Amino acid sequence: MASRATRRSDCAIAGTLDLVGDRWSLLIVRDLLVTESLRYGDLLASHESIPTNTLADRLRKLEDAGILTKERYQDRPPRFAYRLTERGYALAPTLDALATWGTTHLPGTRRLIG
Amino acid sequence: MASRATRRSDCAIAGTLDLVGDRWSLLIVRDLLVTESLRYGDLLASHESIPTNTLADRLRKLEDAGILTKERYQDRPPRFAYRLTERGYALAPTLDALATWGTTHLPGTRRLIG
DNA sequence: TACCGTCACTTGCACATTGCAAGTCACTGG
DNA sequence: CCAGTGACTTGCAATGTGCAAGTGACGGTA
Repeated sequence: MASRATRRSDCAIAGTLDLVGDRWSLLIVRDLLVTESLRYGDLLASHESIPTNTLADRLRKLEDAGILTKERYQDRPPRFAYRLTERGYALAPTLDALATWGTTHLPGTRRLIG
Repeated sequence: MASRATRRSDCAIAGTLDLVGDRWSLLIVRDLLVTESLRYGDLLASHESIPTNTLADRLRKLEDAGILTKERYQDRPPRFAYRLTERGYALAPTLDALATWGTTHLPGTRRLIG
């Protein structure tokens, strides 16, 4: 699981943001809340179009953080699916709060989860 | 207020993350939830030690986004205080959810708000 | 057997952002 | 006149991001 080596402070919010506080991580979590199990290509095709190297990097970090798991669901040819762990599902209230703020304060946005 | 020029998608979560989805913005909001009105130096002194140029940049962007306001509370010498707008206070549930996740899943972290 | 396509990434490289340190400028109090 | 405080700005090296192209395992078709 995560090396929690470099935490900025003992604040729970800061600690959480160290793991998911960037433009992409929570969108990956969002996609996996909507669709339980997704492959690399599915996540790439999500409509915000994350760069492929950034996606690979975020998946590694989220896996390290114990937020999602990568499972080989087929051997020949090797195929993988990503899904949230319990820790990952526990981020749902955060995503929900972000979605509520967005739909309330950003005209033209829609709630895709919940 | 904000130029909402470059939004990645119509997803409310993505839109919100475009405004506050980085390592520092929500910590500034956190500090202003805890202490209603803060000056530049107070925010700099917060224990995660944000770099001064990054702080200045984030304050500008959060002000542009209508999340906080800068008020000159004294003229000679000029002194400024930052405080959340209604939009800013509306982020409280998000911060609360992040704090809950952190205290639950990151040993050694504490809830500083709520 | 040769070739094409798919999946799941990796690599290269230009450009943008971050973090640290130092500098600036208005003003005040001694 | 001069040190000190508040609120930033500037310079610059290091790190991170985004786009495009490449790679390697495999399977399907001819």
